[in-house]
Amino acid sequence: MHELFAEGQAFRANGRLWIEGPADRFLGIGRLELLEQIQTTGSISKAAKAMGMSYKKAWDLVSSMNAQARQPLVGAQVGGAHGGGAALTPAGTQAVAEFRAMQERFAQFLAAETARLYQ
Amino acid sequence: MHELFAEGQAFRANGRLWIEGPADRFLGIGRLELLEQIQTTGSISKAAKAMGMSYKKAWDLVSSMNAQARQPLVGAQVGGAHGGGAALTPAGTQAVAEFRAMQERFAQFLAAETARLYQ
DNA sequence: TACCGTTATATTGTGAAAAATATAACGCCC
DNA sequence: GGGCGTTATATTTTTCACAATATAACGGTA
Repeated sequence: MHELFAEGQAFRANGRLWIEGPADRFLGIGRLELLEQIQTTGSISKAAKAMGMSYKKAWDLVSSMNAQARQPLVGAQVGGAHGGGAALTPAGTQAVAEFRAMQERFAQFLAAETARLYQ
Repeated sequence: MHELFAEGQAFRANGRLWIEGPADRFLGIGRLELLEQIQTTGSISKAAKAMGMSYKKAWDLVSSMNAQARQPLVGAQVGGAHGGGAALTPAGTQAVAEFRAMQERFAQFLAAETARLYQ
């Protein structure tokens, strides 16, 4: 296929991968990174800030994930020591691990397809 | 991972796959379907109508693809018998075949990942 | 020659998604 | 008790991609 490309250009296969339920997206790369930031920072608002995302957007994403999962992925506390906070539940930790692995398999797929472009 | 989902729901892996160059997207599923419609209908405007897309959008996509490829993927004629028309070049036909195959490999990947969700 | 359907291109209108803003409630800590 | 930072939620504003519209040129054909 490389004979189709303009010469000397760096073309590559790229894409997006997600898990969707009957009504809505369940997990994608953005939601995954948000979960990881919540894991790191202990708060939805700090996670949102770290991702350059509005708090409302982050909260809506968390709400969507929690609503679709059998057990919530994120637990939150209002008020208290430093105003409250959020953390991953065991289900959330498991979801992060398994979906991160899925993303890595996808990265392998994309690398193989990119290599095939130049065969 | 299925133990994370709300019971009895139909979750599945889904995604999008494309080929990108240094500046812009080169081929995606929408561009592929547009090329196939041009192949079928012999015109950019008919292809756009068949896809529920504005002519300008379709023309911009064709222009982007032609600009990035070593040889144009679509050839167009202005004026003449029925006002003109468009057709795939040999390079365009090859691009459709190869990228369609790439999409099918991606569909296989998605099916395998969906199956894995319920392992 | 006038007409037609198309390519080619610019400009304007529009609607949906996202950000920004606002407000309330909560519970620890000084 | 008052302040603080957070969650939770609604409303307003902004942005941006896309559609819609407009216009010109082209070259067969009747």
